[in-house]
Amino acid sequence: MNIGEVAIQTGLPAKTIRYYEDIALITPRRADNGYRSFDASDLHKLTFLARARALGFAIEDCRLLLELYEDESRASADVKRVAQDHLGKIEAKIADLKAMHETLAHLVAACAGDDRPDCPILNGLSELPERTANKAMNHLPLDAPHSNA
Amino acid sequence: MNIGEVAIQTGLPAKTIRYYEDIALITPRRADNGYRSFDASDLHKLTFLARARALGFAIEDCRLLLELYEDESRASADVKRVAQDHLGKIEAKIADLKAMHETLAHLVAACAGDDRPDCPILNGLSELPERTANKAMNHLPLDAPHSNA
DNA sequence: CTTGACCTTCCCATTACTGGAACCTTTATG
DNA sequence: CATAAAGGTTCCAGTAATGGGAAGGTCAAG
Repeated sequence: MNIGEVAIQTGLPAKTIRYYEDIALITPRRADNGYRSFDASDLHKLTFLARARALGFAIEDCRLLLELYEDESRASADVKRVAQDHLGKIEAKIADLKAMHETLAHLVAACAGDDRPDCPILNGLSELPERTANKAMNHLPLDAPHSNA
Repeated sequence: MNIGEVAIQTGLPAKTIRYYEDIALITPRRADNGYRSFDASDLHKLTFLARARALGFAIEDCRLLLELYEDESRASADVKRVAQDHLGKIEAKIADLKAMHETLAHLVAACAGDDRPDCPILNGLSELPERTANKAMNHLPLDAPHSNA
């Protein structure tokens, strides 16, 4: 099976599939013409990866999950721990986003949105906040870049 | 005022402040020794930027907001539109994350998490989902990279 | 034979920084 | 006064996970 067909089957862009081979998540064999030739196992792995990515797992988590998936003697506890960790991160992000949303929604609601320059949003961004929730005002820029290592 | 003190005042890392100068968000003057010398206006702008970033605005949105902030003849409608756009993106991300969370939480709950290999999480990632919510299973990898352009 | 649809590799761009090297300036101390 | 520590400077590279596009090989059809 060529990469185009695999892309269709898995929903992953061909570019992404090549990248996954690059970082050794999959190792499809090569046909004589140099084309990648994907078998059922490759397809399963890619499907697995696509699902794990869709659930927001980082690539390295996916790698780990894939290893566990292939390891018949795994302990489900290991899988569960990875998943629970990730669940925790998702919850943290949701909390951050909700805090941002609340603060911003207040500002937006207070803004007339007309042709006059007076703007509570800009005021809120320049003045020190008064009664708006801003626990998320520490810099956690939407996706907590390196804070979780 | 030197960069270190500004870093303390604004809560922004010195590296970030230099970066903001690099991309022309601020243009502090230079002292004779080559050090950046920040005045009150620079400090205000950086504080503004820090707050806008904390609310999740992208750098280019921050640039725009900063321009509006400095423009005495702005229309608050312009500001409001930017903020509302962003609010929409935040809502979309929250929705994605919630969908992920729901799916993953179900799987985690079903996993024994012991030393046996049997694992509903891995099963859920490999088999085609049955009754789990997966509207977010299209690939929106947590932060919707290029989908909003 | 050529067109077009595939496939290949390779390199650059993205976002918003962070880390580190190599080097200069200022300040504090023995 | 010498020196070391604590600041500052620039520049280069790396991050996560792709996406875009160039330059070129391969294959099936007309």
